[in-house]
Amino acid sequence: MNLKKIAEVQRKLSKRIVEKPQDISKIKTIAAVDVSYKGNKAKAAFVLCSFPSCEVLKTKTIETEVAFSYIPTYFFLRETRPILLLLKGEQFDLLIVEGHGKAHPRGYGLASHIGLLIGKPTIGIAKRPLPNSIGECVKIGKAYVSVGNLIDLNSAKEIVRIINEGDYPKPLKIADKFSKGAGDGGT
DNA sequence: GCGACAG
DNA sequence: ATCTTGTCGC
Repeated sequence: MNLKKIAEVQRKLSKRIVEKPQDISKIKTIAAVDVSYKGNKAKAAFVLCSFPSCEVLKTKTIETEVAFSYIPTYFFLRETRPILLLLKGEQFDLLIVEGHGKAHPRGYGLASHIGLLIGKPTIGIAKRPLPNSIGECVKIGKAYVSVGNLIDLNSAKEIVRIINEGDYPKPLKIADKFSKGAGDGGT
């Protein structure tokens, strides 16, 4: 594959991202997704939480074959498929993705891509910033927050502050736990 | 070849 | 992300 071509696709799709304030009072549920790996298998975990109370309403996991290796700034190639399959049929008002959104060298990370595909407000959360990013990124606790789609940075910050548990968003912590061990979800 | 950057 | 001993820090 030609990474140059893919980079161009990212730049082009980034123009379709919509940044706008979100009415926090209308958000009733927030979902989070995270993926772990063992050998050639990817295990994706979905966690649904109430908002702003952040009580766990549902958890679920699926396993898929790994189709792409990890390449910095092309991370979306690796996790888009597992996440889309995982979200199939699920309902939620806003999604949090483990990985950058706009805080990316081409302004289009995994959270941006997922957000564009599902057409729902999406926030990107990462543990470390990416060099040469052209998009804004704000650190809240240990989480680097950026816009995914259909939300602006201020609204994203407001939401993350509410669901933060210690130094990281609670839904993501739980998704991380389930994607690794902790049975197979099914709450 | 060297350096290095989400997960 | 995952593999992995001992070590440092809150």
